[in-house]
Amino acid sequence: MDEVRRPGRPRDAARDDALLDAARQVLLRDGYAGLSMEKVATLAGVGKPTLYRRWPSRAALVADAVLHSFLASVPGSPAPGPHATGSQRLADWFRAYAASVGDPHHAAMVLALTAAAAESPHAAESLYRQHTRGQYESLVGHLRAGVASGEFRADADLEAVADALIGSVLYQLLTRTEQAAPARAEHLLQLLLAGLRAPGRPG
Amino acid sequence: MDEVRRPGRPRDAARDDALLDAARQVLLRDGYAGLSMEKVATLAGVGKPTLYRRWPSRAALVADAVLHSFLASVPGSPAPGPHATGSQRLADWFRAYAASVGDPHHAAMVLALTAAAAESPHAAESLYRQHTRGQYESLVGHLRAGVASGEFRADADLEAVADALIGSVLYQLLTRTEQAAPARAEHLLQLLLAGLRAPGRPG
DNA sequence: GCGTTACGGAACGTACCGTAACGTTATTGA
DNA sequence: TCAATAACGTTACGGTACGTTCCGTAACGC
Repeated sequence: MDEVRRPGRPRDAARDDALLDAARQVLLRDGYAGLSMEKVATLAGVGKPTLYRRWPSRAALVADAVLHSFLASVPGSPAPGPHATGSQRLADWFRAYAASVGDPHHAAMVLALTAAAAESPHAAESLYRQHTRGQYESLVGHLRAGVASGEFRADADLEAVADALIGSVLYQLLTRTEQAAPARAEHLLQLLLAGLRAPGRPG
Repeated sequence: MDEVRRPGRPRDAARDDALLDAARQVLLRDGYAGLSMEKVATLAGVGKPTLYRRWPSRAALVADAVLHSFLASVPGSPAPGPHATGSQRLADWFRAYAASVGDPHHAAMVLALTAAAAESPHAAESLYRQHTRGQYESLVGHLRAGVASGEFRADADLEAVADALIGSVLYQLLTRTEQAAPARAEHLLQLLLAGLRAPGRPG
């Protein structure tokens, strides 16, 4: 996994950062529709070929910009204690996730990634899924821990739960201008937990 | 509500249909990103000004194209019997919804609408919400019927349930190339029903 | 030095945008 | 019958962004 030393002048990492920052700035202000490659390059003070040398398309650029800002910050956010129960870990994760999307910066990033994935069905798999896999798997991990400890039913479809949690936040983001109400997220959480608990075990 | 007879040559309704059909055709083949106004006009055998006379933007055209094909077909699809319970009505509705999105034609329409809403935050409210309100309200209606009959808890946040059901389908659509597994939809349904039922009432 | 690659800048042809100007056609109303 | 009006198809327009290709220069390894 060593860095392969290529001949010639090495790429300037500062340019990567400048371009990614510019992309995020444009996304926050004008959304995915308002992001053009020229605008990003100009804002970053960088030539167009330099931009295209790094990312072959708008979707690829956006995906990286989102990945390096928002997504990396969520997975283990509240760092649940090692002795936390499955339901506690699940609740901590989901509350942190819902809250982070309440931040307009993060909301803009999620919307941009959604736009990139939705506008071209062929890219959906390679974009959206690949870049949200980290969150998804950490969520499923918390759920699995609950099953392993006997707190959750063994026959539960954990991915269905994960889809519902993440999907509901996404749907609220797409349909509501007001911020997604934390109360609603909490309610959904309790509802799913009630259905998840193993029979004969108290809440 | 009479049709106001304006002077001059009336618009040809056949052109509307041709344009909407062409738009759907392009969306299915190339997605939202591949839809240009020129392509739609050419495919419909219609001049560009004729297209712009009817829809001022790509998003508006797509919204109408989607609305007149897919959305109108869902709301009362299986036509639940008048004596059906809330959970039966809910299950019927959701199964029909999940199945309809399994159809590539419908999936393409939902993705297109999602792309239009996500790419420009300012348009999200007027686009996505307005055009999916019918489905959303009919779903919440089924839930309310369950509450009214005492089958569901009175303190349930029905919109949270609706967001989770619709959102999970949307999220699967965005992340999975394979068709959303009906089994997963069924599992989520049962999970939510378990949490919804009023205490002291058997499933 | 020499080969290779990165960089900013400029220019390229293409595609699509949204609008305007035609002449033609269809409908209303005097 | 005949003007007025508006929807049509066609063509053309200026503008923007696309993605690529050069240029000359800069930074590295050999």
